[in-house]
Parts: sequence; structure tokens; C-alpha cells
Amino acid sequence: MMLLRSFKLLRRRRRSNLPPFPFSSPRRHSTAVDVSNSKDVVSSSIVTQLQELLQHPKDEWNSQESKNLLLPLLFNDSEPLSSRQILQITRQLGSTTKALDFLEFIRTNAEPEQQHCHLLSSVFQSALELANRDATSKIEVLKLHGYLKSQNWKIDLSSQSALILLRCLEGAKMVDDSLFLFKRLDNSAKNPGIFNELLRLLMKSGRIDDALQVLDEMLERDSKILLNGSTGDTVIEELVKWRDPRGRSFSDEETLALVKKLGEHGVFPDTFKLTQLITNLCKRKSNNAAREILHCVMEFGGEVDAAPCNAMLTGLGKGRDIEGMNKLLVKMQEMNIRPSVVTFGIVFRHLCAARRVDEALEMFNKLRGKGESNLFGVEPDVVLFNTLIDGLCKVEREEEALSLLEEMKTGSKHKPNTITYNCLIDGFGKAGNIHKAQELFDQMNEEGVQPNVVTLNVLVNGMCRSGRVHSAVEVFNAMKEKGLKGNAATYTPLISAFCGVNNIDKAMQFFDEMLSSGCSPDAIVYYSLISGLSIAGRMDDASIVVSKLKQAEFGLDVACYNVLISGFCKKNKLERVYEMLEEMEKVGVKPDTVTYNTLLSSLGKSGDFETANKLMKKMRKEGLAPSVVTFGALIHANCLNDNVDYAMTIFQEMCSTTSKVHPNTVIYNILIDALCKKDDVEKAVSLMDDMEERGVRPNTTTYNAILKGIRDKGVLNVALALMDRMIANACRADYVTMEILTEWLSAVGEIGKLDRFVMGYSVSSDSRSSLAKLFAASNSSPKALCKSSDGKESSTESMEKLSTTSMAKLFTVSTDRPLRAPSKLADRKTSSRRSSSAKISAASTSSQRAPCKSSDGKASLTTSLAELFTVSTYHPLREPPESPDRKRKSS
DNA sequence: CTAGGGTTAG
Repeated sequence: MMLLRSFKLLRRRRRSNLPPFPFSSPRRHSTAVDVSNSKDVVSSSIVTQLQELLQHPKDEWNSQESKNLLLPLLFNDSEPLSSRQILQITRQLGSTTKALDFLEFIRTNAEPEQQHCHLLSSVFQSALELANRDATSKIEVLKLHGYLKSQNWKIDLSSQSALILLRCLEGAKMVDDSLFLFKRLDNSAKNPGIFNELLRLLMKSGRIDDALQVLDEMLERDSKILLNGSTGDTVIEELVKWRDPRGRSFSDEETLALVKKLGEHGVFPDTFKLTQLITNLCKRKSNNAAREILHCVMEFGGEVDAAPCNAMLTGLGKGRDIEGMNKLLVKMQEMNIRPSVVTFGIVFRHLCAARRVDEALEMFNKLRGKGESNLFGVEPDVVLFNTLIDGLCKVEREEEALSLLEEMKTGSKHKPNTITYNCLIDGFGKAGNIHKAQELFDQMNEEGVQPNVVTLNVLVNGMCRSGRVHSAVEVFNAMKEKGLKGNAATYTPLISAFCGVNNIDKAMQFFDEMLSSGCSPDAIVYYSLISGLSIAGRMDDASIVVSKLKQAEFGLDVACYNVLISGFCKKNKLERVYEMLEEMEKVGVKPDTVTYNTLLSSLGKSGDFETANKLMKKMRKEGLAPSVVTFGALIHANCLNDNVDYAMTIFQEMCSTTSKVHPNTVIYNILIDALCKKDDVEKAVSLMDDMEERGVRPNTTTYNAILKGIRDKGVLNVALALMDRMIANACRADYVTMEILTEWLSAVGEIGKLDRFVMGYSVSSDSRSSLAKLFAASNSSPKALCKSSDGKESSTESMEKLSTTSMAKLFTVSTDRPLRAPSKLADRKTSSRRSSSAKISAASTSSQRAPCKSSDGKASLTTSLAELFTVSTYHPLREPPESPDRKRKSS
């Protein structure tokens, strides 16, 4: 129908003498005539004519008649159609398909010498515009892209065409095609819009190298584009937010390279983006990159205010880099960047974390203009108060924190809020002052400061810690009645506490309650339950919780593996230990110092020195430095295996000035206990003096160990001196202490002293002199109840001491700190510790068998931890009960 | 920029 109408139209035109068709009157003439005033009229008539002609189906265009009409209009060398006209004409065709038909028509009918490139280019652009206008545009545009490819890119693309294609290709994630398109693009078509589009696209796809190249090309052509256009912003914006589906973002180098490149041309991220950039980099622990970027912006003259510096300070603080923080603060001063109240918040927090609260307080007082004028023009706010209060609480200076609270209430415009009280309640709760914690809680209620779930949690936690689980449950119930629901952090301490008193049922009950109350457990709740069960030795239950945790799609972290390993070690379920280690390797959780310490301690206790020594070597190879716990395990292992002398050697090395790890209370406790058990109370006592000299605080365990030792010696006045010291050191007696003292003091008729002790009064007359002196004086003349030791035995003992010490020296030559290998003497001695000597002999044979085991195929230079652990634990010689014959055979 | 829970050795 359309056709018919346009034919009629043509005919009508011919008949009536309306404006002549170009072909009917000589064109030159008409243009010549009209050029002065009616070019547009004539041109527009050309457009109209072409539009009308092209309304016919494409088959008809190729009829001779139509061609005769169309071609002269299209290919008029003297007055070529403008791009605008072609676009207009093509647009009128109404569909992409028709536009393409038109394109083909031009191509097939153009004489080779005719200039038709711009014709094609414009028709194609129009085709793209037609394709791009509705919902199905993406497919249509992609079709045209396909056409372009099939034509081997013979059509010159206009900027507009390129833009449409690029946008569509971006949506289709066809980055390589986009780049290829750009490369084929004529220089004249590469305008700022194209550059921006392509850069954005490349950045969005994470193709920084390509983006940098395009950027270079752009800067080469015109470096002003960066400054005038939005290019810099585009790049930076993508740089900040880009994440690939797997969460990878640009590498530090890439980010740095881009910021530098832009900075060189005077383009900088604004303060918001710079802050984000630095925050992101710091979050992935790329503090150095973040710092470089910040400095780069500063050096190239970009504007930097406090915000990005604060982000950087936060990052440095997280990395415990106080030095770096200081440098940045100095730099800020140099660059005249005014710190904000946030800057001080960060600085205070980290000063407090480094236990340098006084420095924070000092600065705080300066801010408050106490005495002098406020240096920085920064007003302290409630956050600063809270930070300091928390800091003081965390270094056990609750009383000072309390006075800051008073200041807030009376002298300051910053009234305490929930966080203020939470910090204080937590502080007092952790210090064991539940009474004060409760009082603060009441106080906040009186003042109308709303408690929140954290308030509940710190209260509950404080109570659980000081063994008042019942009160904790009461508080929790009361809060529930007020409509405050607990969260995972409420349940965790309760579960731990109930596990701690071996009330597993109650712990499980709370776990179930948590689930049924609709509170979703997080990994830590699971961990605490697993840990509680493991410590309680209920490894089967622990394993069930582990599988529940896995069902909830949580993973075990290294700490969780550690408690499990420790539990299985204690149950001697070595195959489960092996399983755990293997799983860790499989899921990529690296064993840490704690893992090694746990294994070492377990191996040491069972006397498997062979594996333990290998483990030490591996630990070192993994770059893990032995900690005080490692030495504790070694010392303990040697003590348990009748090598207290070697344990002492290790200890002495720890005390040397070159040692990096110094003995702590636990180390002393192990040795004091071992020495007392070995009947070498004299040495134990002198160790206790030594402790005092070195400023290592004895605890209840220390006193209990030594009290047991001297009880067997019957030196009462040393005991009394010790009791005084316990009181002086605020060291609480526990049931073990009471048991020893009750028995002993009532036996010697001094039970009254115990009463005085319990009430906190002094019981001794000479508590000032050293214990060793007291002991020597008391021990020279044996007293009643003193169990005399067998003289003969002690002489053999001293012989043995000598030889084991020399063995020890032999071992200390190696760079590793070895466990003391069992001496031959130990074998010869008929030990009362049947099982341990059996283990020792088995361990000593394992050194000969180990190579066999490692040659059975799997062994490689990098033995896995799990493998290492199994080599000797599964050693056949360890399993069967010892027989004297076999022992001799093996040595 | 400020508050809360689990982690090895004796």
C-alpha cells in the first residue's frame, strides 16, 4: 500500500509542475540560480525526493527507472549530500534492516571512483541509531557489529557510531572487540567522548594496562582533555569501586600507576575518592601503596585534607605502625593539613592500644585548652572522651576512667552515652569488680542512658569471667523481660563459662536457646562450644559441633583447629590429630606457633623427642619463631622425662642477655614444680627468689608448687614467709593452697596462723629476707615432720646430673633448640616411671626407622606437617608394651 | 575516630 501511494505521489508531481525534479531540469542550472538564497530549499527537496524514492521496497530500487532517479541524487559530485542529510534520509527508512539495505544499495551502485565513504559512514551511523532506540536495541546493535565484522570493517565509523557500538559491547562484556574497534577507528573520530567511554569500559573490566595505553594515546594527542573533560574522574571513580566477580580489585601497582599518571597531568582524586582509595588499600593491608598514593597526591600538588590522612592513620594503626603514624602527622603539619577531631580519635586510640594512655591524656588536655590556648582548633567530643575512658579501662586504670566520667557529667557539654558506660562496665567487669559494674549499670538507667545489647554483653561477660555464671544468667533473664534480645556475643561467654565448670548440658542448652530465639550463631559461638567441649575432653561432641559448623557454611580457623588438636592430643587420638593437620593443609589454614606448641607439648609429654625435634626444625623453616610457650613445652617435656637439668639449661639460656624470649611465670612454675618433685627444694626456692629479682610475678600455682615442696621438707618458717608474700602480692589462695596448709599447720599446731592468713594478716616474723637464706637456715637442722631424703640416692643423682648436663651441651651446639634426647643412662636406670621410659626407648629407635618410612613413596623434601607427625606416632615399636629384651635390642 | 564473645604450654 505504501508503495502505491508513493508512486502516485511521484506521478502527481510529474504531472503538476511543482518544483522540478533535479533530473528533469539541469541541476547545474538550478543550483546556479538558487545558490544565493534557496540552497537549503533545494537541498531539502533532494532529501525529500530521496526519502520518497526510498519508500519503495529495496527490489524496486534496483529497477533501472529507480536507479535513474536515485543515483544522481546520491552521487552528486558537485554538490554531495551532507552527513546530516544522509542521516535524515536514512532515519526516515524506519528500520535497521532497511538502513542496511540502503547501505548495500549505495555500495553496489557506487562507481569505484566515486567518493561514497562518508555516505556509507553516515548510513551506518543512522542504522545504529535506529537499532539503538528501543528495548531490543542491544541485539540489533550487536547484529550491526557483526555486519561490520563480516564486511571486514570497510565502513568508516563516525564518533557517534563508535559510541553506540562501544556502549553496547560494554554491556555484552566484549572488551576485546571494543579495543579492536578503537584501533580501527580513524583518528578524526577519536574524540574525548570516545576516549572516556573506552577508558571507563576498560577500567570496569579491570583492564588497567589497556586503559593506561589508551590514556597515553589520549594525552599524546591532547593533554588538555584530562583537565577539561571528565576523563580523570571517570578513571578514578572506576579505580575506587572496581571489583571483579571474585572480589579482586586492582593491584597496588596498577592503582599507583594510574594515580601517578593522572597526577603528573594535574588530575587528582577528590578528597572523598582519595579517602576511599586509601581505605580500600589499607583494608587489604597495602599500607605502603596507600602511603605512596597519598604522598603522590601531596607531592604533585593535589588538595589533601584531614579525611584521607585519617584513613591512612587508621591503616597504619591497624598495622601497629606508630612510627608511621608519627611520620604522617609530621607530614600533615609540614603540608599545613589541619587535623580534625577524628585525627585525634585515631591517634588516641592507638596510643591507648600501645599502653601510652598518658600521652593521649596529655594531648587531650591540650585540646581542652587547659592552661594554654587550643593549638589545633579542635574541640574534643564525646568520642574522644569514650576513647580515653576505654583506653584507661584497658590498662587497668578504671578509677581514672571513672573520674573522666564524672567530668563528663559535671564539667563538660559532652554527656556520657551508652558507649561511655559500656566501656566502664566492661572495664570493671574484667577487673572482677562486678559490684561497681552493676552500680554503673544502675546509674546509667537512672540517668536515662539506654543500655543496649553490648551493655548486656559486657555485664554477662564480666560475671562469667569471675565465676558468677548464675548472676550472668539472671541479668540476661532480666534483660529479656525488658525486651532486649541477646545476640551471639551474649551467648558466647555463657557457653564458655558453663563448659568451663564442666556443665556441658547447660552450655548446650544455651546454644539451643540461641538457635530457637532466632539469633543466628556466628563462627565464634561455634568456636567457643568446640573449645569448651575439647577442653572438657568431649571430643566426640566437639566433632559433632564441628560438623554443625560446617553445615552452617562456616570454616574452622587456625585457633579452632588448635583447640581440637589439643583435645585429640590429650585423648591420645593421634589419628584424629593427623586428620586435622591434613584438613588444615587441604583447606589452606596454615599451622601457627600455637599449633606447633600444642604438638610439641604433646610429643614431649609422650617422650617422642625424635618427632618433636623434627617439628622444631620445621617450625623454624616455616619462619615461626619459638615463643615463651614453645620453651615452656620443651622445658616441661624435659622435666616430665627426668631431665630437669636439661630443662634448667634451656631456662638459663632464656635468661641470658642475648635471648629474645624471657621466662615468665609459667616457666618458673614448671621448673619449681619439677625441682620440688625431684626433691631439689633448695633450687626451687632459689628460683623463686630469682623470679622476684627479675620481676616475674608468682601466682597461686607457683605458691602451691613450692608449698608442697617445703611441706615435704618441713621448713615451716619458709611457708609462713610465703604466706605473707601471697598476701602482699594479692595472690589468692585456692583450694589446693588451703588443703596443703590446713593439713600441715594443724599437724604442727599452728592452725591459728592459717586463720590470720585467710583474714589477710601477716604470719611471719622474717618475711623480708630471701627465701633461699631462710631455707638454708631452716634446713640445716632437720625439724619435726621433715622427711629425710635417702643419702645414697642423692649421690647417684648428682652423678647423673653431671653426665646429662654434658649431653645437654652437646645438643645446644645446633642452631635449633632441641629437646633433650634420652640419654643411655636413662635406659640403664631402673625407672619407676615405667611408661615414660618405654616411650623414650621407642622414640630413640624411631630415629633409625624414620628413613625407611620416608622412602615409601610419598616422602618429599617438603614433608607436610601431617606426614611429619605420623612418621613416628605410627611407628610400630611404639605400640606394643615394652619388654626389656626388645629395649636392649634396639640400643 | 569510640563499646561486646572463642584461641596453645603449667
